[in-house]
Amino acid sequence: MEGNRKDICQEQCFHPEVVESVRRNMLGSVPADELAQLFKVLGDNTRIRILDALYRSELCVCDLTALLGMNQSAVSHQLRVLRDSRIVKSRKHGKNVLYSLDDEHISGLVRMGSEHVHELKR
Amino acid sequence: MEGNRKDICQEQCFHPEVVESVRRNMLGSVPADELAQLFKVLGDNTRIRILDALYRSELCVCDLTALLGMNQSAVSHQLRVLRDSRIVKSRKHGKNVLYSLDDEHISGLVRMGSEHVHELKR
DNA sequence: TTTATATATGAATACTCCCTCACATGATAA
DNA sequence: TTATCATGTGAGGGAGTATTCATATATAAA
Repeated sequence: MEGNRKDICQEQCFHPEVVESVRRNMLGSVPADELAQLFKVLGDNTRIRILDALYRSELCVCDLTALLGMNQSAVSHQLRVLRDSRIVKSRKHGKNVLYSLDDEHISGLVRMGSEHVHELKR
Repeated sequence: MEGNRKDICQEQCFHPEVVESVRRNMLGSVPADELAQLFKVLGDNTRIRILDALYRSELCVCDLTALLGMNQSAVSHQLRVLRDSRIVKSRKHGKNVLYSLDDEHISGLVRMGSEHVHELKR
């Protein structure tokens, strides 16, 4: 039924030849998943604020908790998500754990995203 | 109780003076929300594949449905999300509706995100 | 050792959201 | 008009996830 529908589409759609051309070049399922996963991690208010803060300075969990004005446990949970995605890295310093951005692409993404958001305001 | 905790943090944390400096410069709550919202929209496998396809060519819903191999309704729902975020735009052409990317920042974001994902593979 | 501080984590709850189904809308053709 | 095709959309199920609470771990100080 669905295959049928696709066949119908390929015969009657507006750009059947373009569809084939795009199909040959588009992202595979795995790269698309990885990319979506990256953006999904960036797509949370708490994590964006963490990254914005870390963009300005290396900080410990306690600093971040104070800056965000939220539960320390919540901050730790989100730091774990960011660590697992290799977006931030950490190092121990006495009782503290200091976090920082792990990759220059991330600040680039945040910067470009900000430009886009700003653009929409015009 | 929470305010108490914050006060403790600001007195005993590793970098209390840095915290104040970061606090003065970090993103406000509203810009952080807008930025997170943008990344949230990009953080979905279906929407990423739609954007990747549209990056290569303007396409109608039927084309996208065939390319993604999924329900037309699902594609329309995601196109609505992308339209509402002004990431794609549409124009009617007879019975078809043709979609395309609305902003050059988006392809930049996808490109930079891909670089990051690729980097992690090394 | 005991105590206090900093961080991490498992469980539970509440919330969000993607997909499917069914149907509505809009446009073309007969 | 009626029939058909392309697209849009509301409702509902099910999966995923952000936060809170309670607690565990680890380090340092007493």
